[in-house]
Amino acid sequence: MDELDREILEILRRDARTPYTEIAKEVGTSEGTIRNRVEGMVESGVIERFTVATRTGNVKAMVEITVDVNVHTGGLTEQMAEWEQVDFVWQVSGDEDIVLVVDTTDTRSLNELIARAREMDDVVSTTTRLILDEWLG
Amino acid sequence: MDELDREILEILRRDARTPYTEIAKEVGTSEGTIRNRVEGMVESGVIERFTVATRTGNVKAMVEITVDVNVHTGGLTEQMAEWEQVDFVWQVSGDEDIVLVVDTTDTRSLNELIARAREMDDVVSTTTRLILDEWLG
DNA sequence: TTGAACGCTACGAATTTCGTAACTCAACTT
DNA sequence: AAGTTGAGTTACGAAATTCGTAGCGTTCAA
Repeated sequence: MDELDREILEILRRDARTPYTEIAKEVGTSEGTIRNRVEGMVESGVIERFTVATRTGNVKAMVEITVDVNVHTGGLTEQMAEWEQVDFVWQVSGDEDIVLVVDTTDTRSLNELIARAREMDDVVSTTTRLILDEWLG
Repeated sequence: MDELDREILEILRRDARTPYTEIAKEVGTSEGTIRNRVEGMVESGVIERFTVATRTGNVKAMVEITVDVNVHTGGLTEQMAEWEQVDFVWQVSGDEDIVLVVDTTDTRSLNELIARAREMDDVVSTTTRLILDEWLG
C-alpha cells in the first residue's frame, strides 16, 4: 500500500470500470503494472469487491442494534450480512453496537427485516433511521 | 426496473466486473440486452457508480451531525460530499440530520474532518462513531 | 392493416484484458 | 567486488470483452 496503490484506488472508487490502460496513463506507468497492483490488492484483501452504488427508488435505512453485553457479535453480524436487503453490517462504537445499512423495495419489507432482527436472541433493541437522501463522495 | 433489471443489479452488486456475456448466460438472454439494460440503468441514475469496496486498514467512522432547525441542508451536504475522505453523505430521519461515512488514513485526519464540520455555521453538534469492523451484504 | 416505438438479437470491429517472458534495480550472500 | 535473488515493471501477441450498428419481432394506436 504505497502512494501508487492509493492513487489507483482513488480512481477505481470514482469509476471501477476505468480501463487499466487509462489508469496507467493517468498515474504515469504501464497497463501491466496497474494490473499487477490491482490483482495484488484484490489478493491481499485491500480491495474487497467491485460493486455498484445504486439509487433504485427503494427505501434505504440505517438500523441501529443494541445487543446484550458480553455477547460475541461475530456470529450475529455474519448472519445479518447474508440477509437479502443488507448492504453493510458495521460493528461500531457508541451507544448501539451494530449498524445495518439496508436497501429495501418498500417500507413493508423494511419492517420485516427489523422484525427479523428483533427476534434474534441477543438483540436488545433496534432504532431505525430512514436515509432520506444520499450523496457520494 | 423490472425483474430482469433487478437480477442484473444483484449480480453486479456481488461482482461489478462480471462480463455482460456471463450475466447474459446466467439470466438467460443475450449480451446486447444486458448491455442495453446496464446502460439504461446508468443513464436513468439507478446505477450511480461502479466502485470498489476497500479494507485499507484505514479508520472508518460515522459522523452524525445536527444542524440548526430550519436550515436547508442541501448546500451543506453537497459541500461535504466533496471532502476527500467522505464516502457517503446521508440525510436521515431521527435525532441527527446528516450522517457522514468517512474513510481516513488515521485518527488525526478523522479529527481534522470533524473539526472542519464543526466549524460550519449551521452545524450545531457532531457525534462520531468508529466503525470497528465491516461486513458486506 | 399499417406504421411507429421499443426492446432483443446478431455479428464484425475496436478495445481491453490476459499470459508470459524479459528487463531493472536494490538488497543480500559469498 | 561480483554474483544471486526477488519484487516490481515493461513489452507484446493471443484471447476475451465491449462497442457500433443493422435487422428482427412484438405491441399499441391510428
